Amino acid sequence: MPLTPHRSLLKTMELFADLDEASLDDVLQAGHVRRLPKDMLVLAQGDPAISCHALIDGRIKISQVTPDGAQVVIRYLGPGQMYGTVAVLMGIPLPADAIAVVDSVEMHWTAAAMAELIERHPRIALASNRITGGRLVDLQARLREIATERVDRRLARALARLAEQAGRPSGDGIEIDFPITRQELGEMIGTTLHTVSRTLSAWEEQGIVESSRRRIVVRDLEALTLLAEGSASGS
Amino acid sequence: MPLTPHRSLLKTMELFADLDEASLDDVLQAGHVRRLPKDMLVLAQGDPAISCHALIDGRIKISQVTPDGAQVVIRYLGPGQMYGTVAVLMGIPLPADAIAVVDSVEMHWTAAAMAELIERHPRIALASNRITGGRLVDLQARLREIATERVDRRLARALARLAEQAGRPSGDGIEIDFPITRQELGEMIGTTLHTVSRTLSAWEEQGIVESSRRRIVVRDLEALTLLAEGSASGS
DNA sequence: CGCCGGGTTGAGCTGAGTCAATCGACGTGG
DNA sequence: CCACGTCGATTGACTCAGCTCAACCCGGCG
Repeated sequence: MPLTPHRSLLKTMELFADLDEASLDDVLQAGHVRRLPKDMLVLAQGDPAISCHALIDGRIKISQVTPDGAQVVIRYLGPGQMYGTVAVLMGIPLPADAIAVVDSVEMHWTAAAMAELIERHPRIALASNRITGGRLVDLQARLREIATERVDRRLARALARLAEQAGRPSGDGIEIDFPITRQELGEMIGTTLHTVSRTLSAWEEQGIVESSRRRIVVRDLEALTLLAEGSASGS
Repeated sequence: MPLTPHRSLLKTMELFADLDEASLDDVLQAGHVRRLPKDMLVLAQGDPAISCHALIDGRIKISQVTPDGAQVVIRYLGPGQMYGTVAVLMGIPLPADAIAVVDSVEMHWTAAAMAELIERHPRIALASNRITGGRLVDLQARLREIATERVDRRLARALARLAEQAGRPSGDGIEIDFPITRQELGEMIGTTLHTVSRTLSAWEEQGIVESSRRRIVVRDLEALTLLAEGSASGS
């Protein structure tokens, strides 16, 4: 993780994917690289949105706090994904917290710099549209799931998604490559850590997953997907 | 509702809000006006997205069907709001159905025409970003609500929102200006029509709402808002 | 006049939340 | 290197919000 990244790095980001080399250099010039130590609160819900961020390495958790203190995890993101951008483009306060869950490296731009970049490279605006649209569609799907499906199915789906997005092959399965607690899992799917723990224990007996403190290995992704999609229970 | 609307109409639409007169005429030229009879399925989930739509008059319901047949109402929209746009910009199949819940009038553009308009008037792309971003933020809030709050509170919130967005003053309260069933209310907040019916009955006793077949009048918006925001129950 | 779509209401069940006790693994400081 | 404190996980017992099943009502329309 070099502190002066190459433009090829930006190419992996959807927002800049369709820019030519010169434009990428322009974007690179305008941004700053920074280390984010584990547990750092990178963006705080309610603060004015004054910067756009792109994760280069590591893992960031985006979560909201409800007025009465309950947490909801909106999403986890990995290298190449951007955050804090929507609020900047809209000129509204940040709708959520962003926290580094492992030591990470990011690139960031001031709101003004990003505005200029968009001015100079209008394709960025189109890409932004695509990205936001994609997230909108995802969120609609999640809304549908949480409104209609049982906890165990939602958990299965969440784990399958995590395995796909943040999975590292690990001997006898796919390991989620960052530490995650039962609590956080619960906050992702709208349930309590207790229910998550119970469900996970049951699945562990069936050899579908394996877990320990802050660590989860998916042993049988197929079974998990079946639980997520399958119509009925699965005694 | 004339079939050849004036450009001032477009000005009320966020997507075109910051265009000058000439540009508005250009947009107007490129579009088509159409009547939508009540119950018409305007867009069908899964179909390719080949057009952008703007509602001029009436009311449209956007809803998804889950694989196993359950419905989820994503949102209702009124005059000035656009739909079907995100999928076009992203080149993906339509993620939801759009149904006219009353006789309506819309304007629509082919995907190609819209692409040209954006080319000629780049501000549209920025506005689109803002709109999509706004919806994203809204959806996140809804996700949080549905994941953490009780049914009665969610219902209170949904009704308050409807009263605000689609309320028509009516003698002794605010009437939702389009027909809506208990079933649909349930699909908006992720519950069954039975629970909605019971809750509504209780509120009717307390004089907070008044309802009959497909018709709802909010009599005491303040009490409703209190139920939505207030910390505890409300014996 | 009879049908049908929407609404109401009761009875009972159960998934999942709450409360509570216990355990085990880290990490830290003495 | 060990003892202790803390944070996360597990598990049991109990409770209850809200779902399911079911019967019935009402009003508009053909």
